[in-house]
Amino acid sequence: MTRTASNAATAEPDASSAAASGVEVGDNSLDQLIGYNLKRVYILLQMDFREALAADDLSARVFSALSVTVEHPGISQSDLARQLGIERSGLVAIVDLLEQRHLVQRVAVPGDRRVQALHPTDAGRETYARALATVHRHEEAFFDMVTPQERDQLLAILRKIRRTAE
Amino acid sequence: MTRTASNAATAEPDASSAAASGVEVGDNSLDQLIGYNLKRVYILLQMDFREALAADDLSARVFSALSVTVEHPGISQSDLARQLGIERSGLVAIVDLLEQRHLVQRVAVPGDRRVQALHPTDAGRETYARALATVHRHEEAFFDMVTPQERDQLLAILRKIRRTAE
DNA sequence: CCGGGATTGTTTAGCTGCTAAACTGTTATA
DNA sequence: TATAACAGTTTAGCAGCTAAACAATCCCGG
Repeated sequence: MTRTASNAATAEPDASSAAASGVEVGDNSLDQLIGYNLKRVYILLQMDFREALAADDLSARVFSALSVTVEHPGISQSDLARQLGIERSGLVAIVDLLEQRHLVQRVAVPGDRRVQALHPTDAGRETYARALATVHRHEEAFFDMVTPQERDQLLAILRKIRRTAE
Repeated sequence: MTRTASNAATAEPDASSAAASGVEVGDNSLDQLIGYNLKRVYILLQMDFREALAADDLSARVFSALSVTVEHPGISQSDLARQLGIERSGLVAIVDLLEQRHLVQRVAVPGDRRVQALHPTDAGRETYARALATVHRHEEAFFDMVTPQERDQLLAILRKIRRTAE
């Protein structure tokens, strides 16, 4: 600050170039970038998702951990972390939460005293079933401006990218 | 804790259900969810993006702010925040950074002493041009497993979602 | 012309969701 | 049996946001 603009950087900044009026949205290079649009859509989706799963008091991360645990009972935390693409250290808090809420149990494995196998409880399975239904309804609603074909295309493309880049 | 699993929740957790072996990846309900795949792809993209723009020492957020400023010289911080979909308070640090690096200037506006119009410097325009080229090359490389048609489809779908949901 | 309300930029505190590094206990292997 | 590898955990820290409060300034109705 202090320096109140004059010969500072060439092209005289006269504060009259584009501002003042409305600044219409949607005419940026950003809007031509897949990455930027992906980010914006992801943010929208997360907000919606949070709201949708608020009833079951589940965040996206906790939901995904519960999902894999229910569908792979007995999975180790290391394998779960690998599957979710996060660090083992980051998973601890998530499993702590699931265990506190009696949705998942850490069970000692006879053969190997290092690993804690994760098993869903009945409540865990029920909560998951309910939450999954909610999520499906949520996706239906969120993507309702997109045709079923486009939804299929979107999913297929995203999966293709993951398969290659992951 | 303390309660070491026994009759805790019904179905006896015997730690032999699915673990132990390999736990193949890709057979979860999660992988059928657009939202989850979107998240994973977004994370991959962000990692790649960070690396690509490390040369110019720009994060995604700073790059996007610079982009809009260059393409809308004289824009106010409030309008910029609106355009980027973030809070004004969150933008302050970004603009601070851009100004410290002499890529953007805050310029007092004669008519309204509240607003600080943002103007790119020559260095800002140059850096942006270089970074934008880098980003384009990055997107080419990142999405090279996806056909040009699929890329167009992806972009179109994402933009459609934003147009409606935003 | 003046007083209430809106707006701009800003600071501060706090949240979420991660990682990286270090550590313990345990198992596998050379 | 020493050494490496692995599982889970704790701690510290970062990025990238939001929400709330605030001062300065502008706008507008009466």
